[in-house]
Amino acid sequence: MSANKIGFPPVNEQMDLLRHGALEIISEEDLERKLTLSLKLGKPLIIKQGFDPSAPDLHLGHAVTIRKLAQFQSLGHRIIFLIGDFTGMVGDPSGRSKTRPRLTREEVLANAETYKSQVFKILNSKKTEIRFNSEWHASRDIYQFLDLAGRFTVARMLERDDFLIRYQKGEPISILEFLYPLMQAYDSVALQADVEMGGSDQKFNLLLGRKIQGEYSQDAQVAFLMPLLIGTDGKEKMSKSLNNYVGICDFPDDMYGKIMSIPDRLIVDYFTLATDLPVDGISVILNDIKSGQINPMQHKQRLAREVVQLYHSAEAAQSAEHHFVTRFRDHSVPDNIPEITVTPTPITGLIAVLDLMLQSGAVTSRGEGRRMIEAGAVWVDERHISDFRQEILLSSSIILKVGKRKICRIIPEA
RNA sequence: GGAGAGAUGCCCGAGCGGUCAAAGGGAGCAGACUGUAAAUCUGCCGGCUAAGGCCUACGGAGGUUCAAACCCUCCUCUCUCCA
Repeated sequence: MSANKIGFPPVNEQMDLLRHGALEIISEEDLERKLTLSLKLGKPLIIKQGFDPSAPDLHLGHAVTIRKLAQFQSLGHRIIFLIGDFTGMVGDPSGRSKTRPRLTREEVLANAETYKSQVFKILNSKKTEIRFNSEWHASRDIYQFLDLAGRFTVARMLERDDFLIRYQKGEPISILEFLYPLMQAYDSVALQADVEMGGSDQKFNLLLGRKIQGEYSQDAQVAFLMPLLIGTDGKEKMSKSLNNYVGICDFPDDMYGKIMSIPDRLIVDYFTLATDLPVDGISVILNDIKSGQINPMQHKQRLAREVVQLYHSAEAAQSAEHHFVTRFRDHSVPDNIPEITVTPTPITGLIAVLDLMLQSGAVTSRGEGRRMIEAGAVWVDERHISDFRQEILLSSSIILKVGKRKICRIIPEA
């Protein structure tokens, strides 16, 4: 351990920790140099990552970079969590979707609060600075900005893969979208960032930050790229819109179940990017899976426990596992299912199955309910329902099961 | 500014006056099989209805027609080429 006043660990120790799970560090030499200098001066590095203000629903994919930020933080460096509120207030037209709604100042601030409540599950709230990029962009002279824009060419912008692909496909790209990377790059100038953290899809933007810092005579930041976490579908990167995500605020049971549904080949990636398991622990798992000695399910269960524990608690992880096993392996009814109160027809005490399903929220329309019954997916108290016109006597509480996932207890209202 | 092409369901994409709730694929949901997953097979995949049927939908607004996703007019948006 070094004896400097802030107590940074030695550079090689820091590097070893930071390298774990990283996809690319541009460049390692720069990072090492910066760490060495920081150690010498006892001055923490400034680590920045930008976030879109409109989607404050964080998932394990976001957590990959945020967890890396947390490592930097644990090493004593300064974390700046930058909210791109300026972007949000302008209205980003990215992608083929309609122009995103502009956010008002109030919405941005409300979203920021939501961010905080989530991100501080990972980062230390006392040591994290939250900044907004409107702080400098809103007041910035347009001439300065045009000057910046003038230093870049369209061809350089088209180096970026997704732009090029969209361009070649004949899809629209707005001028604004060309300007965003420049604004993001300027954020690094304004913050004098030493390191910018991002997913691999951010490579272009982070590299642009290096360039622009150079234009402003600053020491160029290190572009720290983490791999993109593949979603539970095993195909696309984890994202909310593809609904293949595990939210860091998901309930323990959901979190556990979602992780169990990932394809086996992602187990090691998830251990590496989403848990605190050290490198040697991970290589053991890798060997187990390769040799086929151990059912991958067991490692996946451990993975699911680790993740749940990270965002909830060890107890929650245990109970989530218990519920999962009862429900999916033993095909029986777990003990923590939701209870829903339903009112049957007064005198007869009967209720149509379809109404039951609709009122319990198991389906969103009677048509859907009918299809479920026709598909053979509905049980009431272990009794298979085959006729969608069937009525159920609701005198005491019953168990309604629609598919594997939707199980609830129906309580008759007196 | 000029010339052309296009906008279809969650996405891609066929349809080009009635047989269209709209082919096909993907995604999704359910069933079988499993380890929970993957792979595979099967079914479903706008709403209401017991059923016949009704309603809502093919960028927007009008129009022609017994009848329009399909024809006409205007508008909005996108792409390509020329300047």
